[in-house]
Amino acid sequence: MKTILVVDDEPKIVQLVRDYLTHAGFTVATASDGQSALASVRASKPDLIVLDLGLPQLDGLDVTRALRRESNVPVIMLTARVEESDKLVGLELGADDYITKPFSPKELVARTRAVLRRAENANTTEELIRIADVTLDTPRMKVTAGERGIELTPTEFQVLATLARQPGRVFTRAQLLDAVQGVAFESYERAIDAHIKNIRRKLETNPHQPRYVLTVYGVGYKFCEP
Amino acid sequence: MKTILVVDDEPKIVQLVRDYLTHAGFTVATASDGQSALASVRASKPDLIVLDLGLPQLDGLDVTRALRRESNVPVIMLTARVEESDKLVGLELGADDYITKPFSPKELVARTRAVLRRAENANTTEELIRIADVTLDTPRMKVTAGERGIELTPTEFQVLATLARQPGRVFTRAQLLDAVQGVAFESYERAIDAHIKNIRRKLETNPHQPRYVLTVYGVGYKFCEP
DNA sequence: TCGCGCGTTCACAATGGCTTCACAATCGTA
DNA sequence: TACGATTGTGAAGCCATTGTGAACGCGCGA
Repeated sequence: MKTILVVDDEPKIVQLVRDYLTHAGFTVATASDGQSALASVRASKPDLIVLDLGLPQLDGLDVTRALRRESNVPVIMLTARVEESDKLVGLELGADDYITKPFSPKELVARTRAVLRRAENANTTEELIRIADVTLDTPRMKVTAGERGIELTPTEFQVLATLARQPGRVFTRAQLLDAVQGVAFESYERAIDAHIKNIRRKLETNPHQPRYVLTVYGVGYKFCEP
Repeated sequence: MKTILVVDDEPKIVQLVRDYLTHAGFTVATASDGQSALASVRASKPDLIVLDLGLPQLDGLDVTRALRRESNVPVIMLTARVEESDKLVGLELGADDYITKPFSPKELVARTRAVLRRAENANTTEELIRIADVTLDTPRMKVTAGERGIELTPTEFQVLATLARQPGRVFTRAQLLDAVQGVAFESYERAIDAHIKNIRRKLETNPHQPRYVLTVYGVGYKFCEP
């Protein structure tokens, strides 16, 4: 579930925004000033930040500027009604959206979802990956080996895609877990073994002598390239 | 190279938008009122129009209305108003997206690209879509499966049409929502499930073992197999 | 004002994938 | 070769995802 950091110096606003976002199914962290906001970004690694422009001391723009040096987490600016032209320039810094107070809860949630969705889409890389006679079609989530079409589960596809994007590079189980589920929660690294097994069963002609997904003893797995 | 017409009576806004779109690789034409905007549309045949709602004399809605009589060029509405009802009016008139001032340039560029992408797909779209023994008549919004005629609601039709235009491609719920209601609005993604259920009930011989609208676990839905 | 159709939301059941575990097989090294 | 470490594998439980009926809200026309 997505985590959102809400930053505002007015407790009432924080409370309100938190309630609505929580109700919409997000995990919410809060901060009341720029300093603790930056600290919280490092601590809770939010997927999005709702940031009041008019913070005391370090204001919203300062925070955004500092933020951009170390992260590209999406930011939604929150502000009392102000002059347009000034803020237009200020927002060049990379805020992803902009909401003026007073705002409707529906609008806040809607924009939050919209920005998150856009951010996700931006991360998608190549659509077609080809190595040897294996092809991965990302939008279709489809794999073919030679002539055969192959059905993979989402996790299996992600593991294989991660390996295939950099053929020959060895990935540890931890890295593959990261690719699959994000840094968020740790699970048993050997779950990856199970996925590898299933991938091989579907992909390889002879799963006991794999030609595509190879084991690197004591390290992890790689795609081809001995 | 895509050409974009920017229409606003505030020179500062025009300047800003032009800079950003130019920088993003678009060719930009400008106009400062409704009359010259309409003239410019005929002259420069833009691929997209960024249109301020609050123009003097002929306002944005008037321009859109006039425009729609002779062209279906995509329009992004730009406005200071935030009322939701305004959004509805704008979108119903044929605006493709809606941005409230003040906005982030980043967002403007992103939405411009998104609308252009959608418009491209829409243009290559056949009026008649046929896959297997299912036929979609887009202008009439009619569907037939085999001999049976089928009645779908507007939203159901849109969902089905989106899937059927690219058979085999997997669409996430978010993508289907986009196709149905545009980026401007958001709702619970699982609303799509409800539409899928209703489509299946009407379309499939056996809704529990669908042959046309298939589920891709953990991702979304697709139409048939490629 | 009242239904009516449509889209959305909700709660709960059904389904399928992910993880875990135990043990077998294999690898590297002494 | 022998031993411990690492990996392969099948089965089982848990949990996320999906299916589904019902209820709600909203706009529209009677």
